[in-house]
Amino acid sequence: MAEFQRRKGSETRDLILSFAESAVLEKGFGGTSIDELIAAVGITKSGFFYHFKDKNELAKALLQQYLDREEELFDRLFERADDLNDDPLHGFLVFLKLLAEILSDLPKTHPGCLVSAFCYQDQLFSSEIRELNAAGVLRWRQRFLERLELIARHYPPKIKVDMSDLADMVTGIIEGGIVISRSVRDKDVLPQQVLLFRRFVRSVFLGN
Amino acid sequence: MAEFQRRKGSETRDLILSFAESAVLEKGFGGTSIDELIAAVGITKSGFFYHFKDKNELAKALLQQYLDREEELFDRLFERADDLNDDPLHGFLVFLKLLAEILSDLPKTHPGCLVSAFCYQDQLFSSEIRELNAAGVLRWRQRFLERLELIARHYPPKIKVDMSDLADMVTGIIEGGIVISRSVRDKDVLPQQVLLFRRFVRSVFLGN
DNA sequence: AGCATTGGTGTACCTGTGGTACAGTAACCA
DNA sequence: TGGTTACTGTACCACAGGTACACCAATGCT
Repeated sequence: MAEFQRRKGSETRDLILSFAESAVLEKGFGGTSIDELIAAVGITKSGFFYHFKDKNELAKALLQQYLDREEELFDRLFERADDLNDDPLHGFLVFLKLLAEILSDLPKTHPGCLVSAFCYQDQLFSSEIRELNAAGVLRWRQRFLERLELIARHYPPKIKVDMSDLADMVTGIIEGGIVISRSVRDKDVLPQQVLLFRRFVRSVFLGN
Repeated sequence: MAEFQRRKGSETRDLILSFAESAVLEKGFGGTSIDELIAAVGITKSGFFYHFKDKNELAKALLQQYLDREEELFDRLFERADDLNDDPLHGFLVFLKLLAEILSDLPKTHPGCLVSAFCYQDQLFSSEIRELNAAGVLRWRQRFLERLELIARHYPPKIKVDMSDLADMVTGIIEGGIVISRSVRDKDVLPQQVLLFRRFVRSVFLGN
């Protein structure tokens, strides 16, 4: 007996993470039970605790994976955008357009952002996770700020804005757009917000 | 024995709602236990279920109260703003400034928005609550859209933008700003984002 | 061929949480 | 005096998060 599937281990772990991510984005972390995850993956509770020592470890792995994937996505998009155009401003504008296209091509409304989800349940987690979350947002700020400062050196802003705030606005517009899209169940709001932000960037640096 | 405090009933209910709101914004709905609420309020479990037939009823009351309070706040701010200035554009700009000031004067980072919090745990709730949530966001869209269309009739936009998207951007910038502020523990990000959006509105209608 | 490592299972047990059911009761209001 | 309001108290249930082990089977290394 006991003919359980033998998997590569990391495969099982990834399966848990994958089910957990969508469950957490739909029901919150506190509303997601370990029992439902092991039922979905097809392992026992002991199996779960073999991979994660407790629920907090699951949360950490979830967030870390999410941040890594986002970092990769932004890398890829910036690369593609700058490939098409080596002017920093137009590269950024292409980046925003590519981002809007990807969001628009999604089959359903955006599944949600773990950073937002976690910041609305942060007292459930260890301070380590809260710091990881903050570091993720600061990383985005840094990334966009660097690009904006580069742009500003070539295109003196027509409108006086703080570049740090404008960098945060990229993150904010996405987080806010996701919330609206999810809430009203209209997947197009998010890409529209990105494109509207793009108009703002144009008007800041080009004045139209 | 049994000398329990006799309260007005609605007072106890309000107390539960008040504790519940901050708990839900910190730990999520699924992470907030009825037990901790009754301990904070000083009643028994039976007492809780006297006021709310189940946890879902608590969520509904929480969200309804939140939406009502926000509606009132926006009413008040628009009234104050238009009192100072009866031009629709400048009234709106004053509104945004007043909003930024209020957010800036908050002693700590913004406690969070229940609409955002709920949309990241919406599978925990009945469809009635999800609809209430969507209606809240649509209400904001309508309110800001009406104002923007009024402005557009007096100030032909210098930048071609969809007014409906711009209306959603008010909501989005606030939701996004709250997430960033909470995440990086910097209460100033939110008011800065509101002011940056204000710059955008100016540039749309005044071109500077 | 032997042995450790990896990736689990199974059993038992404990606490806390959401929820149901229902009887009782003290205070207030007409 | 009697009904309504606002609870308390008791008992019970299933599920959730853990903890603590002992056990086992397939894989990989030597």
